[in-house]
Amino acid sequence: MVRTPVLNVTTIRRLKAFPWASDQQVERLLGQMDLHHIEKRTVLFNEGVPSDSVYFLISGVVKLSLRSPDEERVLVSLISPGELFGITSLMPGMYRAFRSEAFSDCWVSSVRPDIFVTTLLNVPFTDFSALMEGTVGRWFALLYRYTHFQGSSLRQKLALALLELAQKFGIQDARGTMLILQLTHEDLADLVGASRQKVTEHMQELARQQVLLRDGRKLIVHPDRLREVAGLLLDEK
Amino acid sequence: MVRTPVLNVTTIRRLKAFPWASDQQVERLLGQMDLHHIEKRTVLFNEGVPSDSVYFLISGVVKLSLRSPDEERVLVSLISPGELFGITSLMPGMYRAFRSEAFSDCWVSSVRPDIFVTTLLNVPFTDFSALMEGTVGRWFALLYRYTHFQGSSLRQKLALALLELAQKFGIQDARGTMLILQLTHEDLADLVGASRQKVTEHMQELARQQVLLRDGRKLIVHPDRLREVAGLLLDEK
DNA sequence: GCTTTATTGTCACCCAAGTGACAATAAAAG
DNA sequence: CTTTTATTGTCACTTGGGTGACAATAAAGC
Repeated sequence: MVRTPVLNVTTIRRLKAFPWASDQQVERLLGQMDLHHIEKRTVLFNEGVPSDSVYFLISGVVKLSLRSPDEERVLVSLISPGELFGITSLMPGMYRAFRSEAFSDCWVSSVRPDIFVTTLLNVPFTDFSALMEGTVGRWFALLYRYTHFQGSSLRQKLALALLELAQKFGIQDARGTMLILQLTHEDLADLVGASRQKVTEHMQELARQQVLLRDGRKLIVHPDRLREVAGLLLDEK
Repeated sequence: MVRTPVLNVTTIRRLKAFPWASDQQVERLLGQMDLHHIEKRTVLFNEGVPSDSVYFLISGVVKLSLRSPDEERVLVSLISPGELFGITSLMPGMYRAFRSEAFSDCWVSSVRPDIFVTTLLNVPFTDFSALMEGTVGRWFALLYRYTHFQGSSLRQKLALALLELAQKFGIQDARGTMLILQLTHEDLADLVGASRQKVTEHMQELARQQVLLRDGRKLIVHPDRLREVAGLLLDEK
């Protein structure tokens, strides 16, 4: 038998959530949130699906994870009571980056992101959302790369790093995507956390396999093949 | 001789920055931004200093980095023209997490975060800032851990992961900070991206060195010693 | 052009961590 | 209390990537 917890302003305050919000705002928010009990190992959402709600953990522990190239699971984070999660939904058109599942039996509450934002901040959701994307979106891309580094070989890390660079600094070229950047192997090594020598070796290997080529000191990469090397075949992004 | 670039609405639009903002808002923002030319290798800000402005990159490339336990530099990210950076300043009382320096000669513009927010979003900065902290703050903690994993040994990664867990799930105990969580070595291994066996070995080593101890299946850690093991001696957080 | 300095290429050697295999415990289930 | 299952402990063996050392190029400075 599970006893449904009370979800009122006192609970929120005890969990030290939204400390800045007024009682009134919290009250209003609570009126829009619903409550779910989820049993250990239940998946709340999977990576790749559209982000359409923000979650608030009341009790228990939620696990965020990711599958690595070799089908292993990377444990990204454990969420504690009082935390919000699933906040990709605060940015426009984003998909879930991680799978979330109950690490223990949990009580979870969810809201639509627009209601969440407009209740706590008196501003249109689209404006807020756009600003979030323009500011924190970059952090998110970083987090994406770093979490994917976990359990990847140097070759895969290089591919991931080059993909990110191609998105930021790439211009289309007859032979592929040219990076308008003067990058040394040492820079790449610092970026992926490897030694300069091994980066040299792997870059040559990648060039030999037509994944990229060098034009003087400029790199021309082939994003599709990089994605393949990075093990992201069916992933978005 | 460097020619000062024009910084007007057209420039902003060309750089595809703030696409959601109206011409009027952009105009108003530009009036509050100042322009700096910074030469290659100049440090804009260092990690650990208070965050008091948001930066906008007009031309050139900016590098974000971090020093790893062994005094090496981790290259966290390269910023391209049109990007905002230094956005820790959008959250209350935060310090810079990374050093930013010019990777090539750059033109950079900066604003006070409150002006930035109130101009683009008609909302008090403190409200916005608090909401940011409550939502994206967690991502930031994650990014912090992952960037610090770079160039760390398994021992150091374990220490970092346990520190984060202690902050989230720790309660004070006569013998240290007890984690109210049933964590197996396998979970820890998934968290730091290592094999279960090596985690077992290192956990025993850490227990032998009094950095932590086990009470049944609950862990009691010593955050100060963990910080030391992680190589964060003088860092905040 | 030549000289100096930075970058890339190559190799032999070493080590931290991965892997498989299995024993020793400790929890759960009955 | 006994059996089953999960977790921890230990070890030999392999391997990916770090390290140092130096040659070969390529840029940059003069």
